[in-house]
Amino acid sequence: MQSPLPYDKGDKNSILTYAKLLENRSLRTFLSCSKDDAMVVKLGKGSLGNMVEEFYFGYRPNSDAQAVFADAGIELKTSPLKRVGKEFVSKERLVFNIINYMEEHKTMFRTSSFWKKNAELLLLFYIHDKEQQSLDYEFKYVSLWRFPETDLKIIIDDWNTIVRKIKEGRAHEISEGDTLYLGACTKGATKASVRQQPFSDIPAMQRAFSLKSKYLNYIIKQIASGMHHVIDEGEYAYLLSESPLPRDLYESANNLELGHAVAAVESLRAYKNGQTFEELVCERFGNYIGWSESDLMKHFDLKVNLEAKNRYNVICNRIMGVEGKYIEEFVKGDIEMKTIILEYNGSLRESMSFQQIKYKEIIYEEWLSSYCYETLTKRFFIVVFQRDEQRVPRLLKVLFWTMPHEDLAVAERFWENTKANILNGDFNNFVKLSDNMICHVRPKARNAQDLMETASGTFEKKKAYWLNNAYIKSIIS
DNA sequence: GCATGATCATGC
DNA sequence: GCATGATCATGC
Repeated sequence: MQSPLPYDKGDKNSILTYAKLLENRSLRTFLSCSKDDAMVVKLGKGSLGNMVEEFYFGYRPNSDAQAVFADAGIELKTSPLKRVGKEFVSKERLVFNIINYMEEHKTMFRTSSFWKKNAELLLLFYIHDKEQQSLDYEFKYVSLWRFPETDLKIIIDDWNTIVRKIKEGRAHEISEGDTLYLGACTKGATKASVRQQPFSDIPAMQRAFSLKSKYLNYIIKQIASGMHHVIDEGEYAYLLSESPLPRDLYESANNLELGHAVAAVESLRAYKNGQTFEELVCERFGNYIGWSESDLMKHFDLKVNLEAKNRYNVICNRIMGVEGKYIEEFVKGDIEMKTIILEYNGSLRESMSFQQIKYKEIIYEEWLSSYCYETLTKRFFIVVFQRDEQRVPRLLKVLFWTMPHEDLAVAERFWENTKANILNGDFNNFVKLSDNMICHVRPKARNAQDLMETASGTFEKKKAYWLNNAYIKSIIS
C-alpha cells in the first residue's frame, strides 16, 4: 500500500513546486534517519539521482524509454556542480539514455528516443563534495528547462550527425568531437562495453546521448540569473508532436524573446534553409580568404597588438559578427579553436601545443576520462593562414575537424606510454616528434628552471602534449 | 602567479 | 633543414 504522493505527478506546476523545496537543502533533510544508520550509509554511496527519485518523488528508479514524469512530459535529471572561484560550474556532462544503434536510426529527431524522453527537463543541480555522502549534497538550483530554439537547431544537427554515422555503418567511429552541444559520450566501465550496430559487423563502443559540460554551464548561468528563457508552451508543443514540422524552424528566430544572447539570434537569422552551424561559419570565413591580418584588422577597425597571442581569436570573433569576447556557440559546444600558419612553400614549421602534463594527476587517470582524451575528442575549428611572397600571413581556409577513430587509438598508445614513463619516474624518454605517433611530449614552461612537482615529491621540467606538425599538415590538406 | 597559445633558438 | 629544447606575451 503506497501513501499518496505529496504532489500531482501529472501536473508540471505541482511537480516543480514540490521539487523547489529541495533548493538549498540536502536529501537527508527529508529523511527521518540518523547519519550512522547502516542502510543510509550504504545508500549514501549510491547514485543521488536514483535516491531522489525513490525517496523524494516516490518513484522506483527504472530504465524505461519514457520520461520519469511521463504524464507531465518531464524528465528528471540531477547533475553536479563544482565551485570555481565565486561561481558554480558544471562538474561533468549530463548523461541521457544509451543510444540503441539498432533502433535510433529508424526515426527522425522528433520521434527519437532522445527527444521523446528529454524534450523538457526538470534539472536539479547540486553541489558536489567528495568529503560528503551524496545524501548530504546541497541542491543549488532547481528548474524546468526547455531548449531555446537557437540551441535546438544545433541539437537537431548534432542528433543527425550521430545518426548519420550509425546509418553509414560507422557507429564505432562516433566521437564526442563530432557534435557541438548534444554529444554521444562513452558509457560503460571500460572500452570492452560494446554493442551491435545495424550496418556493420564491427562492435561499437556503447554510448549515451549527453549534454556537454560547457553547454551545461550556459544552462546554469541562465537559471542562476533567473533570466532563462522558457519557450512558450504552444511554441514548444509543435516540436513535441509526431507530425512533420508545421513550419520552418529557421524562420522562427524573430519570435525569440529576452534572455537570448543577441549574437545567437543574429546567427540564427543568418542560417540559410538547411544550413548547419558549421556551414554558416565556413561561409562567413569564406568571404575573407586571401586577406592578411592587417587587412582584417583595418576592415573591422580592430586595435589589437600584433604581438597579442589572442589576436586571431579577436579577428575570428569579428568575422562571425561577434563584438564581444567569444563566439557563444564555440563556448557552449566546447570547440577548440586553433590557428596555424603555413610557410610560403606550404610547409608547417610548428607543432601545436596543449596543456602541460600534470604529473601528479596523469598517474591516476584512465584513458577515457583523461585530459588528453577529453581534449583530442573535441571538435576543432582550425584557422589556416599561409605566408605570401612578402611573408605576410593571409587567410587560406578554415575547417572543422575531429580526430578520426584510428588516430585516437594511436594517441591512446602515446598516452599510455607517457603515463607509464611518469609512473616509473622516467622524465627523459617520452615519445618524440620523430617517433611519428601523432603526438609527442616536449617542454613548455617559462624557462628551464620552471618545475612541477611529481607524485614522488621530486621536481621536473614542465612539459606538455603536442600534436605533431606533420600530422596537422595532413589534417588540413 | 601561472597556464596557455604560440613562436623562437640551437645544435646535430 | 629539422628535431628538440626553450621561452614569450597575455589574460585570468
